[in-house]
Amino acid sequence: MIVVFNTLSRKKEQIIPVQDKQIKMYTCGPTVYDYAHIGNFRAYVFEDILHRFLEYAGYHVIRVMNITDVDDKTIAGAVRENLSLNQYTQKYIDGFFQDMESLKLKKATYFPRATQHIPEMVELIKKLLAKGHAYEKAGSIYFRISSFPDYGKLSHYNFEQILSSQTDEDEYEKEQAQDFVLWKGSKDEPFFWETDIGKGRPGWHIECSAMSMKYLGETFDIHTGGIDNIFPHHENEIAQSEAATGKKFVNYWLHCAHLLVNGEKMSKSKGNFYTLRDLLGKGYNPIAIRYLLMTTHYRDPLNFTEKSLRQAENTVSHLQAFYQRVCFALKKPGMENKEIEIFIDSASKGFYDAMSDDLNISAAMSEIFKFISNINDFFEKDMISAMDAKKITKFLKKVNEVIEIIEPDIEELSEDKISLIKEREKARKEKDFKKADEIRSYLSTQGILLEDTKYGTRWIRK
RNA sequence: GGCCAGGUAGCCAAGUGGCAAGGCAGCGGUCUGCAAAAUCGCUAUUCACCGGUUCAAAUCCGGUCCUGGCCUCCA
Repeated sequence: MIVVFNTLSRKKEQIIPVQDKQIKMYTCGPTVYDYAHIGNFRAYVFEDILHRFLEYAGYHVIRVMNITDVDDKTIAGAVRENLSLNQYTQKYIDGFFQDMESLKLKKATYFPRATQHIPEMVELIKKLLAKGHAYEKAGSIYFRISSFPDYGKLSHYNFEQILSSQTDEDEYEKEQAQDFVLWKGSKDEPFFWETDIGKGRPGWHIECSAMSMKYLGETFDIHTGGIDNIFPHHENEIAQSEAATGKKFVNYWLHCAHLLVNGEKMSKSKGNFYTLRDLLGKGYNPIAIRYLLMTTHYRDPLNFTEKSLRQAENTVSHLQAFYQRVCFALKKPGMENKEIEIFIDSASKGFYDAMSDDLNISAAMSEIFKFISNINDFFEKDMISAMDAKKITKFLKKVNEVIEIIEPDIEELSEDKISLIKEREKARKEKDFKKADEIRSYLSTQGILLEDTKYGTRWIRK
């Protein structure tokens, strides 16, 4: 049983999919006017862990991540650089996919782009117009929130509160200041579409309703995003979608908390604004960034500092070193050790149980670290045989399908390096430590770290 | 002003009525030719603060302080 915190009810709820063993999930993706920053990636890493854990738990996940390639900022960027909208956004779309690879973010099943789904949005808007949930004013089309009594159910703002809220927008043409735009009419804007509902471009919210329902159906399981999306974006998605279909739009809404940098909101003016590229440029390990972003529970604020990133780098390299140590034992003859299986079962259960409880990753990781500590004890006594090592690597690879912290493919050493290691062992026996140290430091420059144990020398890749 | 989170060791971070997980860093021991790695031990009598309930509170209740977010650009 997997339980998640649903923003709609503000309670933890058991996930029961619309269709047995299949989860349909929508995540708000990037607006491609610039490279994504680590705050954005906190959300994407959270969604990645959710996606991967659902698969680990045996669900078939169908996931959509949209790409917003038309909005005020992308338009402004394209105009500034005198490019077409597609030319301008392509650079950032490519950048986003590169960044996803750096952080080992699993690909969604679909990455629909707003500009390629204008007809679907137009259809949805027509439906809303026909049902009286939308109206046209001066070429633009607005959603009439007074026609949707559930408005506010996700953000838990009450209707009066929303209606009385101040807005400094110059939106006098709307019936009510809080109505939001579905379609922005265009007179002399650089980018527009000619459609049945007029010349213009879509409002921000409509793409997510149109694209999610196209790929996932009118009612689907999970919708995720950052908490700042709760209002107005997700609230508006619910209004548009449920007003159009008369059906419940999404069963589980999951939102992750913000990332702070040195205790403050990240902003360009404060100079604490990091893109993933900035951090990689400083030489940080992308896997450590992934680890740091995922190890604070997704509903708690995460305070990002370079100090904690360096700590994460150490943790990640210890994990990798452990994995390599196990791999090194894959060729070691010896008896099977029954206790190993008990440790695996216990860690496996502990990991699953923790993750099932609203993705409690810290508790889940602590199971893994305790497991490692137990196994290291056996290494100390030289009691890990090939059969044991095989089981351990199998378990670690399975868990790694969720956490993606370990690099599972270890390259074999070349023949000449293996003979160098043998040569060094011989030198050590002959007390020729000068030669032994030379070989060790040479191999170190080749990225090979030697560990002399009382049972012989083993190597790991740095 | 309304709504929502958070405050646990030097740092990061679980735990939400029954002896305070785990990681990083540090110190001491073992191992080692020296290292590295590993390992053992130590590092929070106390969970922002003040009251209350209870046999028992980090956890529940009331209040206070601090930090952050949302309230129509936002992950």
